[in-house]
Amino acid sequence: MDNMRVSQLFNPTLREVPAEAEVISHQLMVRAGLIRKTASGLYTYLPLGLRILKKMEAIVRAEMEAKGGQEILMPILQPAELWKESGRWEAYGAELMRIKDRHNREFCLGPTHEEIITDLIRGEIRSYKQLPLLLYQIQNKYRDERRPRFGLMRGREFVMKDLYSFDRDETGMDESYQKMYDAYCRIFTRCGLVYRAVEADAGAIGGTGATHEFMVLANSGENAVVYCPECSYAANVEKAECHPQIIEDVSPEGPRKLVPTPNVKTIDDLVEFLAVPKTALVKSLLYQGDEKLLLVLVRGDREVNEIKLNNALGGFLSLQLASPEVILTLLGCQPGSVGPLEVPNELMVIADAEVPLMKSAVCGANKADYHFVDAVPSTEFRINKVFDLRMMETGEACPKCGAPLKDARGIEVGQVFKLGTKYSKALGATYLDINGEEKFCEMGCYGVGVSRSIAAAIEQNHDDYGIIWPMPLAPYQCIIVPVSTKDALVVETAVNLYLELQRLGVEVILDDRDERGGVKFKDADLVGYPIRVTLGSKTLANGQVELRERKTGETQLILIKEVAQQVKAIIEKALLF
RNA sequence: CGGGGCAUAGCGCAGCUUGGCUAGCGUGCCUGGUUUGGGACCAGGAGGCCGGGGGUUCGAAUCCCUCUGCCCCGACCA
Repeated sequence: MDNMRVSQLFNPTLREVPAEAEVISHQLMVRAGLIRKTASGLYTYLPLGLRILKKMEAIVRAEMEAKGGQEILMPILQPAELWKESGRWEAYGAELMRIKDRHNREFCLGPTHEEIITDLIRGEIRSYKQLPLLLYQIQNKYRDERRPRFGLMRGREFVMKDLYSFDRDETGMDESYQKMYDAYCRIFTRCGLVYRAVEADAGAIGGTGATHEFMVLANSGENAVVYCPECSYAANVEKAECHPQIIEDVSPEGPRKLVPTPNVKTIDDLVEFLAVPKTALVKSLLYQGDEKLLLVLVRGDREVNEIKLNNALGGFLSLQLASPEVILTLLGCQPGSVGPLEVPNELMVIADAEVPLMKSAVCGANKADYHFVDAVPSTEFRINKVFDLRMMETGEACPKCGAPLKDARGIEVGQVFKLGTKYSKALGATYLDINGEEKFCEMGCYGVGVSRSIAAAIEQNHDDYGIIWPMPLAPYQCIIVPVSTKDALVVETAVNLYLELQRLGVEVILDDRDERGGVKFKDADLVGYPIRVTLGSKTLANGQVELRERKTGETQLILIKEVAQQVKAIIEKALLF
């Protein structure tokens, strides 16, 4: 049986905030004795922290099973060959934790398991009769984050649930996707989290179809999302599709002119020097993608969205702005003077959709201290391709209904992907359909950041005193606090209530420590047990105990005979959804 | 990857500029007593390779070099 007496529990709470903890969830998890840091981005779960983690896992597991998911367990340590086969050994980049064994064979610690599971499936699935198949695991994942931070929010090791769906065709994949989408809504709703499913970019997982991220809304979130207050549209800003904003600009006053612009190096400089609005400028950026160079054009007031840019180019380029040396060699000028006119023919020019709509533009002249004015993008620029390449800004029109978008910060706790045949083709996962034809499996993959969800829950549920656990995640649902350890009646009644609640199936813990009431109250608030039952000599003399809910702080005196049923009722109500 | 900061008792910090006697404070921990409904009080006590290595010096937590770890910010918008 679990240890449910605080005197025996390894739960080192801290009065003071550890200096290293930045965000509130991290601070509280350390202070409440749930986790301790082992190294940067690596944490040890203490008993209460582990109980919470297991609660979260259980919820996820139940919802996966409800959709027909079957649990498996794949290795963390994965051979490089499979990753080379899928092409991700190179494509995944520096975030992949790479390792060599004593024979110098290459391995990685899995950040995700598409390769492993596809390898499994290609060996086992032969017939359409074996599909669809939904397999999942709850497993540690590894990412060599460039900067681990915020405790469990962005660690190098973390717990993730990942399910992979294998279907006969696209219709089947769409059904699996919808199942998981629904399951995720249930998971986060059950946890009492305020979240939003947003359209997203597929990133390194890749795939062809739709993908949604599940974002827990919190100011500390690392992701910026936009959502429409009028319709259902919501998207990560990385993904949010931008429609060209029509601006009232002026036609050129005359033919294009070269004008001196001494010491002008930035858009702001140019705005000031020429007294023109940012929207009258074209920003030209020379990018280096793998070995190729390309010139990217956006309006002066916009920012390039490198994710969109990379996708427009087919993805998986290591895109970065070209160095000043490269710019000097190719265009003969400094970064601040780059422009789209008179550039080498072999240089690809790719423009955001707004650029060709400008009637006239100011742009760099590829010559120090000069810019062109009155250039006409639509006729004078040699533009090879036009895409939506810019970053969405707050207040822009909703692409679905036109209402002004709002923005929010989100913690990404889940993502669902339609992979299509990306991995089944790369690794050869095929089956024979009803006509005896060989087909590739249509795949999907679906992740929940289990450990991160816990941190997200705290970000959304805390106050000045500590954590306020939603009932489904609470390490214990109820704590019993005998205020005095000297009063035999108080102690005896507390123990009896504790046993009674256990019999009723309540997850209950007894604070039997020989501490003053204040200490026990502070710890109970810090750890965040949803219900506290307090027993003191005075109220007990009247046959009463105190029932307090952490969330509201409301207390009520209740007859000792009735309290167990009351506690049970509160818990049952809180677990309904 | 670039920049900055920090590393002294479990936790939070001072001391370092200007080298020097036994390295301090708060909190936590142990013992005894008094207390006992929101982190009590008194008395006594334990606990430090001052992050590692090297150097300067009669003498280094303190100055110099180096390594490591941790935290924060930035990562190029022409």
